[in-house]
Amino acid sequence: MAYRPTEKTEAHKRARNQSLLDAAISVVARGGFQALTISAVADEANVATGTVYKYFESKAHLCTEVFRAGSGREVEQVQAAAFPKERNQTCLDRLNDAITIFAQRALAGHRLAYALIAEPVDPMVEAERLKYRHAYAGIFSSLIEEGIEKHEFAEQDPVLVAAAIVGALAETLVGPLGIGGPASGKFDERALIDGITTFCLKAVRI
Amino acid sequence: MAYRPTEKTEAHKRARNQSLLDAAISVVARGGFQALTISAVADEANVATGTVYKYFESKAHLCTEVFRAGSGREVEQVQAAAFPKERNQTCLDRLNDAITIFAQRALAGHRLAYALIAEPVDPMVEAERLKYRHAYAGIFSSLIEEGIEKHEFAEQDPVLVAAAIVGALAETLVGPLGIGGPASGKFDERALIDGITTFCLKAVRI
DNA sequence: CAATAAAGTGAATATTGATTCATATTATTG
DNA sequence: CAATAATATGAATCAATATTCACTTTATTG
Repeated sequence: MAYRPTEKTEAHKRARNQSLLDAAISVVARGGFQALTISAVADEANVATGTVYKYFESKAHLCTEVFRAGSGREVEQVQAAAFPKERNQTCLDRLNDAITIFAQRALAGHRLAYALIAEPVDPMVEAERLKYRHAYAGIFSSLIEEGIEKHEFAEQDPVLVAAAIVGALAETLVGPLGIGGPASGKFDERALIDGITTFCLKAVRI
Repeated sequence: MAYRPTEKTEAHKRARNQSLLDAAISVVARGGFQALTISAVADEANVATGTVYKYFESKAHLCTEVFRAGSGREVEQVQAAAFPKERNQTCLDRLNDAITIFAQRALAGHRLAYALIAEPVDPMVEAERLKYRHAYAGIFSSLIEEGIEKHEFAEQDPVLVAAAIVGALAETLVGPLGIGGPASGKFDERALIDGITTFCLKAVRI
């Protein structure tokens, strides 16, 4: 007999898988999902197009992975801000922090944030985006629920209000006002974030 | 000499142009922009594909027209609610009315509203959607400005807040909660609209 | 009717990008 | 090295639509 995968080849495989994912994220960060073609990814990673298919079953699967990898960490950060280890802050403060973190990271991520939050993509990828937005809405929803129980927030439907907050954030950050939009530059980052948090906090408060 | 276009042929041309546009809107209303192909439009209007090109330079141009025709009336209605003939209502009431109209029409329009407000489309069409959202934001912005002057609303940036309202509306109406989303059915129309208006009005009030 | 111009047709072509697959290369082991 | 299996290649193929164009039909006028 003659061949068996070793730790070395497995490591190489993992490395290549990661390098393809990195390449794909780079492509999206540079040109959005519009630019995410198999051959662009292959070029970026210096492999042949066929190789991409050894690691990802189809373009759809690749897109899904890009979304997960790109957004996973984002969601984590917001979660951490909304539900910190020490619970000595009010829900209002925590909501403020969570929104601020979301906004700061979105503004810093530029093209990638736009691609993840708002860029038009085909329906296959859009399903993934909905999950992403839903993850955010879930965080806000839990926090609002807690705030209502503690009588910090007005009686209201947490799910609905959480969705409204995500929408307000997405539109102000990546729409006409935010990244690359026609009215971009009207606000500096600080003013933009202040405006958004004020808007959302007023809406949930008693 | 022998041929010259007459009023009759001109009328026919206008009629066919309209019928193609209607056909295109029907296609979008039924299956979204995803379904908007030249041959689908041709079939719907009972003409050959080539004919479509006698009336619309390219698919991009057709999409643009569909957007304009589909959304023009919508924007008008919201404008009318925000700035009614008689000015005996408060700005708060008018904002309430404008948001309600927006929401009611979006919920009634189902697939078409989703297509216009949120469905992923290619970037060429997306530019048109931004104009559409921008038109709404403009209406809200003017109204908020007036409300601030009259000391009905808190001091705030009308442009930013208007964008936030459009985002909150879009997300709650066509996102997970609204038309076709995973949590759709959780709210009845009345509760959904009440929730959204409450959210937005609280956010702008003093 | 004959001449002319516009409108309509739809099969053929072009384009774009995903996907496949026969072949070549590389790694592993005895 | 020889045998074997995994991995990589990239040109060829496929698929889905947009777009073109040579030809047909219809309308108008003298």
